[in-house]
Amino acid sequence: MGITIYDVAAGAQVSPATVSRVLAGGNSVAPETAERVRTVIERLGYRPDRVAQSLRRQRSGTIGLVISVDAHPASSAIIDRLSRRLAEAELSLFLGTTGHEPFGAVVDRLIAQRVDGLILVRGRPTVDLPASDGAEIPILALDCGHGELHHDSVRVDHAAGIRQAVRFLVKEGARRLAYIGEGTASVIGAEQLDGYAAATAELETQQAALRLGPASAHFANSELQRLLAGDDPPDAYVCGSDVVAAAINAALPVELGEERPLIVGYGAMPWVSLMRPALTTVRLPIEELVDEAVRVLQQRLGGLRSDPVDIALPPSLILGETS
Amino acid sequence: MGITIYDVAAGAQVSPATVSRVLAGGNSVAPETAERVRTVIERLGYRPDRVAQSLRRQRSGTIGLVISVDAHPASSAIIDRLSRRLAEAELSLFLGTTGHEPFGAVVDRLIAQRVDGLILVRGRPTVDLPASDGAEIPILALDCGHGELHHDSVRVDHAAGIRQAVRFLVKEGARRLAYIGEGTASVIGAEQLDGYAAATAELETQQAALRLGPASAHFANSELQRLLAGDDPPDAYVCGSDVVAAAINAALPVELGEERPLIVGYGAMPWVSLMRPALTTVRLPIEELVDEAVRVLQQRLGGLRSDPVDIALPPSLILGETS
DNA sequence: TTCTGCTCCGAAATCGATTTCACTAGCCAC
DNA sequence: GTGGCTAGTGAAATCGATTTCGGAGCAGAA
Repeated sequence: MGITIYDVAAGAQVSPATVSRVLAGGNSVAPETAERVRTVIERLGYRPDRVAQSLRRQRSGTIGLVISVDAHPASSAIIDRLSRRLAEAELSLFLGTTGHEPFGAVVDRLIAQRVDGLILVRGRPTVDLPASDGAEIPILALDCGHGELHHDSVRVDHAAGIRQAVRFLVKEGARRLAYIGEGTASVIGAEQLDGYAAATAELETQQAALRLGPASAHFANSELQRLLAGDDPPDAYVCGSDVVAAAINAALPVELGEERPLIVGYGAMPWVSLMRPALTTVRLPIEELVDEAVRVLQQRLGGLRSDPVDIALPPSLILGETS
Repeated sequence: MGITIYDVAAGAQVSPATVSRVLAGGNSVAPETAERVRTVIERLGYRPDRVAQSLRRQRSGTIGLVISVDAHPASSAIIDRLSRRLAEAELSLFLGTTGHEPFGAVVDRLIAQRVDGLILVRGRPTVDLPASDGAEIPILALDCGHGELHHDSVRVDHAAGIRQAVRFLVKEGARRLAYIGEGTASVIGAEQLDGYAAATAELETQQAALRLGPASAHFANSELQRLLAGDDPPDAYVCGSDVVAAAINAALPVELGEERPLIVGYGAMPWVSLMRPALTTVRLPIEELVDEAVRVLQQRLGGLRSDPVDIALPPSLILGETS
């Protein structure tokens, strides 16, 4: 069935120890012996058992990712990029989705799997990240907001993202801003809200409306209707997500022309370019985010001991055709 | 650092064997001994090492998924659902993304990780699924098309999906159909094309145009321009993806009214409901697909030996507001 | 010649669990 | 009293690799 290192050893007339040394990289093994061993490995199609390896050296070459699809607007992009980057670093990815299990249980499961490191993405401020508990493995909080004192943290500066959106709108002539986002119910929403407050204060812009609720088309539509029914409707919408922005975009009549309020979305989802009129939105640096996370994690795996880092990457504004 | 079964054994004044028996489920252990052991386990916070367990029993409780984000239009939904379902079955998910590595290499990596089973999603017909090679673990092809003779196969009946789209359009009065899809370059595209050919033949509908290319907005737009420039433009568009449908939807002027061609997309991506005018599209039964896959795989893990199954699930039409 | 130092390699311990085998009591039946 | 059975437990082998320790062989120096 399975070909073990003993089979190879027998085939090459050497001891398993020698085979292991060849595998490790011809450290101190006679060139011709090494060659003979390699031939046998090739012939038998031997592949070392990762499980046995993991047990012996106390590393599994495995990273755990705890995320759920709605924990982050770009969760899919995160998983994809991370999986690639880890593969390049010879690491495998264990995926733990927080569906029916509580966050802590998933983390425990992955730790029991002996992952070498953990990357956590939490969407709600209510879920607590483990306080580096139990196993002494590096834990990295990915876009979980600032104030992550216990762990390394790599995140997007969502406050800056919303600030850019507001500055853009004001520069375009907007005077009465409406904000529709998630608010403090989500980690990202809370930061966005901070950014919104800061930007409007800085620019002395009128906050015409602040509507906090789920990032759904339904919520966006109902709030929009109420705002339009008011006697001084906003001339620009700052949205906490592209879904909200797209919903508003679709609900507003196209024919308004110059009268049409400005809209800025958030997230730069792949499909926003398909909307008409095209949306202006804020692009999250997901690739950089993940790359940076992997870089930090690898440093930790390499044994670096230092205070937790906190890296915040700035998003950038993507202009739609409206500008 | 880590607490082992020996620590528990010492704490409870028993042998590791007894602790193991308690863990396995009080098989033949005196109730009071079991209770003592459980107390110690609780007190020390002992969690059995999955790596050591995997080595000893020859199962890891782990399933490998090989997929890349563009291998399937609903890859994100697949990963999410699968992760949940596996967690419910006490299985962990190893994710192998086919980015810079060839498909076979990823499969090998996962097999070396000693996964108990593999689920493969391939997007291109050119990548070959392994012929049950090497390790004797169950392999399941997920939406990899029919004709998967070596492995269990659970898939969506994409031919039926396109057939429904065509029937709908013809029923709505369409006479000159255009098809814009991926063609045989992708597994799904090939089946869709079959379905299109079958449906148009059955309904004796005129195939006004057949444009095969990437599922991108760019390709959709350029083909649309050419079709519109022709002297007898189509009155309905059958699209192989929602992206193509949305691009066409956005590019066609809204004001056409009754003259506006009908459009049907494919995939029912979450964002299609945000398009205006709303898109009619074909919904893929991703949840059922994954659930069925997990069911089949669990049967195999349970030791069921029988010929490979081939399960095809029908998609369903989602009407937009145009109908 | 003997000693030192090197290179190459094998024996055996080890990682942390599971599981077989054997052993001790205790009990019942003959 | 002896044999057989069961229940409860521990010693030790095992899974498949890695790694330490030490031995053999050989070259060069004293």
